[in-house]
Formats: sequence, C-alpha cells, structure tokens
Amino acid sequence: MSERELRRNLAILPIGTIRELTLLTDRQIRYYEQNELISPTRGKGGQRRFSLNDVDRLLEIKDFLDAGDSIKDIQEIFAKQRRKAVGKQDSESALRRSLQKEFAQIGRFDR
Amino acid sequence: MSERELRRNLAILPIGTIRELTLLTDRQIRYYEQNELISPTRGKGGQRRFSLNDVDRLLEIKDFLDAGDSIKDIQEIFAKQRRKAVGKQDSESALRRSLQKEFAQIGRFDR
DNA sequence: GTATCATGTTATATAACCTAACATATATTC
DNA sequence: GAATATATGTTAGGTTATATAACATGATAC
Repeated sequence: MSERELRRNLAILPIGTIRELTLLTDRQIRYYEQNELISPTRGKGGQRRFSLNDVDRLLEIKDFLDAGDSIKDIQEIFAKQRRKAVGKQDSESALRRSLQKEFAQIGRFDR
Repeated sequence: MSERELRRNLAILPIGTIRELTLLTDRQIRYYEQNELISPTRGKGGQRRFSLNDVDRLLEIKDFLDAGDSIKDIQEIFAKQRRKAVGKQDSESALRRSLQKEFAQIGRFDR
C-alpha cells in the first residue's frame, strides 16, 4: 500500500468534522456504522475516529441512498467492490512474483 | 493552488489528534499559537481546528527548538519563508481568490 | 393497514477542550 | 549570584463534543 493510501486510511477525524464534510447527521453516520457500511476506529476515551476514506465512503452512501438504494443494497455493492479489489490484489501479487522470477533470471546473467 | 494544497489547508483536526500526530502537549501547541507560529481556526463552539499543514509546521517548530532556536528565532525564520513565498503568491492571485471561496464555504459549516 | 426502514429527538453520562493562573527548571543578563 | 526571561508543567472550573439508548415518526413495501 502506498504512503498516500496509508494517509487516507489514518483515522484522525472526529465525528463533528465528518458531519461538516459530509453534511450528514450524527444519527446517520452512526446508523451506517451500525450497518457496517463504515468502520471507524475508537480513540482512548471511546470516541469515533474517521479517515478521509470514510468521508469518501459516506459521500458514496449518500449518493446511493439518494438514488433509491437501500442500506442492504449498498452493503452488497460494497461487498462486490471488495471482491473485485481482492482479485486485483491477487493478480498484482502474481505479477510481482513472475516479475521477480524474471529478474532472478536476468540477474544470473550478471554473474 | 492545487486541490492537494487546498486539502492540506483544510482545518479539520482537533487538538487531540494533533497531540497524537506530533507528540507535543496541549500546552506546547497552545503556546506556539499564542506566539503566532501557527494559526488554527475555531469551530462553532470555539475549539481549535488544525490542518495537515499545521502538523508539518509543528514538527518543524519541534525540530528548531530541539536545535536550540528560540520561539523568536522561529518567528523570524517563518517570516523569511513567507517573504520568499510572496512573489509566487502574487502570480497566483486568481487561484488565491478561489481558495478564499473554499474557505468561505467551509466557514459555513460552523454556523 | 401493518411491518420495515431510515432518520429525528430526547435524556443522561462521559470525554475532550477551553482559559487562566500559578509553579518551575533552565538559561540569560546585569 | 540574584534577578529576569523562556518554555513547559500542573491545576481548577467551566463549556462543548460525543457516547449510548430509548422512544417517535414519516415514508415505503407488502
């Protein structure tokens, strides 16, 4: 994972900021968490900490709901996205492995 | 100014997050603000909101202090940096105007 | 027309943050 | 070396933000 992706996944934002950035209510944000559409971490005192990715995801949720999708629909959409991402990851690591083989091959020429 | 720079200037982080990211104490952070080394905005209820740039700047301050510079030294260092940035800034006045619009937008969240 | 869904609202408790004041160790100045 | 300045610690008291849980409600689906 790139440094940029790491940064986007840093859970550093309190719910108040999320409320302002997404124009959702606390109630909505917590309800979506309850339905596992987002998974903010918790700070020392038990308060939620969100990442910039959570912001994106909440804006997506908003759009889907506006478009008439239900929470369950959105759960499935996200599940599909995850499955796709896993495939990508797999094919990437396969690619990396085959590249390593190639380089190992090439490396031999250098001896 | 790029969208990325805009994002870095978004004041969205509470002091607790800053404390964790910089390993400074609240006291230090507020003291540096008092000495105008940083200028966090305030949310509706009067609490400080910091940007990612503030985090960078605080880490710089930390380094300068560790290196033996005084607060006043650092004020001057930052003042010099600003003067250097002025020429650049002038050539970006149109973009600055759009930045102000963005901040006005953000300000609205606090009402 | 009843059940479900997404959200609003309210109450109550805890956590986070605020300012201001006083304390202190270290370095600086006279 | 006593007085001053600097950067930070600590404490107190008050306010704001967030937490959970429960009950309420308009809209939609069946």
